[in-house]
Amino acid sequence: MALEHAILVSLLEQPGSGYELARRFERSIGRFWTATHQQIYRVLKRMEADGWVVGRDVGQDGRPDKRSYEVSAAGRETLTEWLREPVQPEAVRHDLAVKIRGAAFDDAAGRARLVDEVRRYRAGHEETLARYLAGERRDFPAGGDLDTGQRLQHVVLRGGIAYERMLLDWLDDVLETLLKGLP
Amino acid sequence: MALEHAILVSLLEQPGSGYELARRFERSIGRFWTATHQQIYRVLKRMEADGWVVGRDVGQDGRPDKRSYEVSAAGRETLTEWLREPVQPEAVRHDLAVKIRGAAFDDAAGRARLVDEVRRYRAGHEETLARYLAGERRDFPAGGDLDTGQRLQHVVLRGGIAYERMLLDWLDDVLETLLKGLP
DNA sequence: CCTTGATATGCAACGAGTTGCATAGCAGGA
DNA sequence: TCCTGCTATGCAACTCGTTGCATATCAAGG
Repeated sequence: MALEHAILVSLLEQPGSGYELARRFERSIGRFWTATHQQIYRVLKRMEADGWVVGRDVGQDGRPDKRSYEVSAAGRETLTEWLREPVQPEAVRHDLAVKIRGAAFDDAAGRARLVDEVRRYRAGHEETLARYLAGERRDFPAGGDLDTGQRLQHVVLRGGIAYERMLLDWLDDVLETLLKGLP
Repeated sequence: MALEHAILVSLLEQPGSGYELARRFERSIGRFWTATHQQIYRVLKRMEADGWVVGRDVGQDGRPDKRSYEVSAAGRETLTEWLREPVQPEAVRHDLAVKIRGAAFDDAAGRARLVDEVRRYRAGHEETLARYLAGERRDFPAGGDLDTGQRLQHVVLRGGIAYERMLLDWLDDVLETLLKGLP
């Protein structure tokens, strides 16, 4: 639905090619909007056909050519229209929560396996939090002067940090609860 | 991907019809796995064909007949196999975060509109939190005796509560940040 | 009596998203 | 020299998910 809009925002922040967008989605934007490179290439084509973005081929030395895109006036208008629409409730798909409730119907060995999985999962999110915090120190040093765009990027990053902290606390709670069932 | 598994868990907790499942997905399970009734009916058919669930028609007085399902031994086995697989990283799609970063490319009037939207959105999540807390008081009173299944349901609910609280705090941060840009 | 609304199920069409594969240039190391 | 890996783009096939619509029963209210 709104992959187009996520791409528009990303290209307004910084023009780039499909490949570069895919990289950004893996890193920054992917915090709140995931997409694979195939999806991005396909949508970029459609967006170019609709006149939302303008692409041009850029030759590079030592690398294959790339096609770099920037947002057109029409694309910008499309974005601001979308910004004024109501926020859609997000579609939640949380694998782990289903598994935790499902663990009630598995045996002790199965729950022990799940404990290991939760620990692995927790370690991954600890890394994510560390990465966010490092990014925050790098891009938003205390006392630095920020423009509107940077302040907005920062508040979104703070959201990611708050989410990860909340998640880590909850995972501790989950581990404790699971372990109570395995004396 | 795992709608099947979410349905299996829900049916193990309590057998029921497609309609009832859709209701539960709106309420309880929908906290971490959304699905529409069409999807549920379609998947239930496939699951019955695969022998994961057994359906039987139940006549009701004063209401149309329904087809009630319960999980078969094969379905239970399928679920425990899935429980032992690694947890997939969840696909995040967070509309609002895209809009917040997009607000940098809108004018003051547009950002003012977004502030209203964020307030509306925040009010919705305040209601959600209140509903979770009421559910917690109802289903998990302090000092009550809980079996494994109930303890697991409770820890998942606590996750929902923690998420909503984190979100409300973050939305306050967002509002403050947006308002700084509108003197 | 007629409308509205809840229960209960479903089809058809479309759009979104994933998976697997293919291509091609060039860098760097074994 | 060959293999691996990164940059860079893309097709084809498939599954998943959403939207709009349709149907039928019955209760309650005006």
